[in-house]
Amino acid sequence: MAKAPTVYDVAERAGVSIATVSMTFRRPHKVKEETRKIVEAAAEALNYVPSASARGLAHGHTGALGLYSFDIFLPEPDGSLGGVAPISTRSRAKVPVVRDDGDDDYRRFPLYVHEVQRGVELECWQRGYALLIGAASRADSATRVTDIVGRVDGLAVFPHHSGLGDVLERISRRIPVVAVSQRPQDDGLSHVSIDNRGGMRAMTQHLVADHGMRDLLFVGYMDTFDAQERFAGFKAALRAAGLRVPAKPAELTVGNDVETVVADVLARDTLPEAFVCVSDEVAIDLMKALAEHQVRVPEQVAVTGFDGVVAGRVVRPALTTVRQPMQAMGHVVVDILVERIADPAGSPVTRRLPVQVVLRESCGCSRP
Amino acid sequence: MAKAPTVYDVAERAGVSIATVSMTFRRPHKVKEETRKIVEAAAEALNYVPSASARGLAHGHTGALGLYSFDIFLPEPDGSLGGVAPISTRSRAKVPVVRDDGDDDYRRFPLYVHEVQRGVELECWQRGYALLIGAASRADSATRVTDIVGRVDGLAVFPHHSGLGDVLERISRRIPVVAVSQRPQDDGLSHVSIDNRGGMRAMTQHLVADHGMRDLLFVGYMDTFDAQERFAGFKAALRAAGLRVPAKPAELTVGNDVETVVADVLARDTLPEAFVCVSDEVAIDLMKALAEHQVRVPEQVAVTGFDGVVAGRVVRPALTTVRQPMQAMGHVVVDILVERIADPAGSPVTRRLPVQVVLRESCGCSRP
DNA sequence: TTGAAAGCGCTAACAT
DNA sequence: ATGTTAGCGCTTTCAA
Repeated sequence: MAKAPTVYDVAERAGVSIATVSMTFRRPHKVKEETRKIVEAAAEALNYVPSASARGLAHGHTGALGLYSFDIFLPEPDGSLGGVAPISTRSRAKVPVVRDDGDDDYRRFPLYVHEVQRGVELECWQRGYALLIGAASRADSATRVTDIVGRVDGLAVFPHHSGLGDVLERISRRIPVVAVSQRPQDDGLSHVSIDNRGGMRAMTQHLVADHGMRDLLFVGYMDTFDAQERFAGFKAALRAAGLRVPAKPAELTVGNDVETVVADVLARDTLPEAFVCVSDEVAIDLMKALAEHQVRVPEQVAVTGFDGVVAGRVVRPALTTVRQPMQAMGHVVVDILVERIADPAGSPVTRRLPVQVVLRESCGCSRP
Repeated sequence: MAKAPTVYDVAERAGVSIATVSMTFRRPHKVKEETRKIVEAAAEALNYVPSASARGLAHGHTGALGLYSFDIFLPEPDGSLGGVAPISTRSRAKVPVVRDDGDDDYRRFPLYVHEVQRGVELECWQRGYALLIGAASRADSATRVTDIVGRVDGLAVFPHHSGLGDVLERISRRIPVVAVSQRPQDDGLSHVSIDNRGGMRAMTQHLVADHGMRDLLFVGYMDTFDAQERFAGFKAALRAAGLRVPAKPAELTVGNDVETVVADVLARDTLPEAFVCVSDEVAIDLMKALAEHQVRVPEQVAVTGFDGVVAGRVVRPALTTVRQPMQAMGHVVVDILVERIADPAGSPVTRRLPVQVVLRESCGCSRP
């Protein structure tokens, strides 16, 4: 790991100036064939790799896009993830045999943000951008996001807790920023969101119209824009069907988890006909809690989710849900960024993508 | 999007020198409280964000790690992914309702590389590194990987086709490089791999000892280190059991896909007792082909995979497989990189991680 | 076609 | 505690 060779080293070895070396890499055809060969040989011999930092500095932009996630999507730092000890390189280690793996990994990954990220990655690569991804816990997010900003030409951010709004607005005065799944507003950011309201309305309508249900309970954390819109869609559907419209959902909070909600409901003499959950994650947790209380889904009560994560296809019964076009969202995010980078004077754009109700088993629709 | 403010602008506005501004951000406690306040206010007013390029250049390192994937894990660029048209921001769009989604997305994502990547991401964030991820098709991979190298302090690479070996060796002379799932060899790179041989041996042994099978067919693409080791483990188990050891697997190639293998096998008068597949992906494809020919798994023939991807839990019957500790691999990759960055003089390390046989339904073990 | 030279924005001695 | 100054490696006019 010798000191990194620079243009100077290459120039010296090739017997040319640094400008020629630079030119050889940037605009090869502007350099005489012969010279180019010599420079390339020197570069190769020296293991020369241009420094992106220097280039970015001189050039004014970095050629990279950034994607930032906040603590809400990070697992607790319990360190358990790295807890696999390496084995000897040559030994014939005993290989454990287990009956199915009871692990729940599929419930934590991939979440919908990860599928959106996948879309971002694919689009970046196709366009030749490098992608810098970062994340941090709430405490240091302002610092860390700033750290990312310094090295990218555009930034995408996933939902975050309040308090970062100002930081993002400031950032958006420097580089384009697009916020995913946040309330589109006039904050200088571009926005990509989905049809939460319509999706939840259609889902609810399915339960009411196709399954003849009348007693539905909306369950979920209500601290995001998506959640509020979904609840609004739920209410709209009930209203349209002439059913009683609840003022509040069964709101989950740190002190009131799914387990508690289930216990509460079971304490009443009748079960609702369906739990309409704000997300697949909640729905899956709920089904688990229900199973522990010997309540059968969908026979005794239906359960629906929202998002369309893979986990919903793993669980039994398979989860009926509203599917977000996650990868497409990622593509759109990059589209916007690239567009805004090309035209920094333009104004922020907001785009909404369509969703789809996906009927599986948990609502009572039979297995296809 | 005005021109980005710099230390000079902040310094001028705060009435201090640029060194003080820099100091305020790098070592706040070395600056008088009062001065710090002034500088911070000026920075805030100006929307100042330090340039990572400049910092990296001055400082000598970037604070970022890189992760590179090659074309084998990229989907065909058919552009179909972005094909979701935005809908009007205010309209009440019609929401389609479909019975289950026939889409196969879960088979393409997350693959095992994505779960390893997830581990890398988590570990990077915990350690305060930014993560730059890149990918490219075979044609331009040498260029693109070099582009990444210029902006990171350490690089991890997923399996690649030959031809990149030289490039990587050269790179490893500049920054630490760790190769995932490649043959550990004395090429200057660090290596992280798994117990392919032991895992496949144990899997095969389960089939032979617990299910009493004697006629097993190994199926898979054989163009990777992992694949070769797995086949070796398969043979070792047969040999140990006193069964006939095939010289060659049913090798898949571009011209000989799973469909063909199934057709070939069906043309014989007897089916093997089990298809032992080199990966979950092959196993899932195979089960699909089998289903199309009305062959029932596991009743008529068992199928096993290798990797432990989520898709194996989605398919019916659930796939019996050998599970790699994917996230842990990612953590180990970062561990190594960080270690090697701290001690550039040290030598490359190679680490092997243990696997686990996971019994589900496709081998004939009943549902738990 | 190639070279000389002036930055790009920041850090870290060193000086004050 | 703060200011001066010399780079860090590269790109890009402008000259030759």
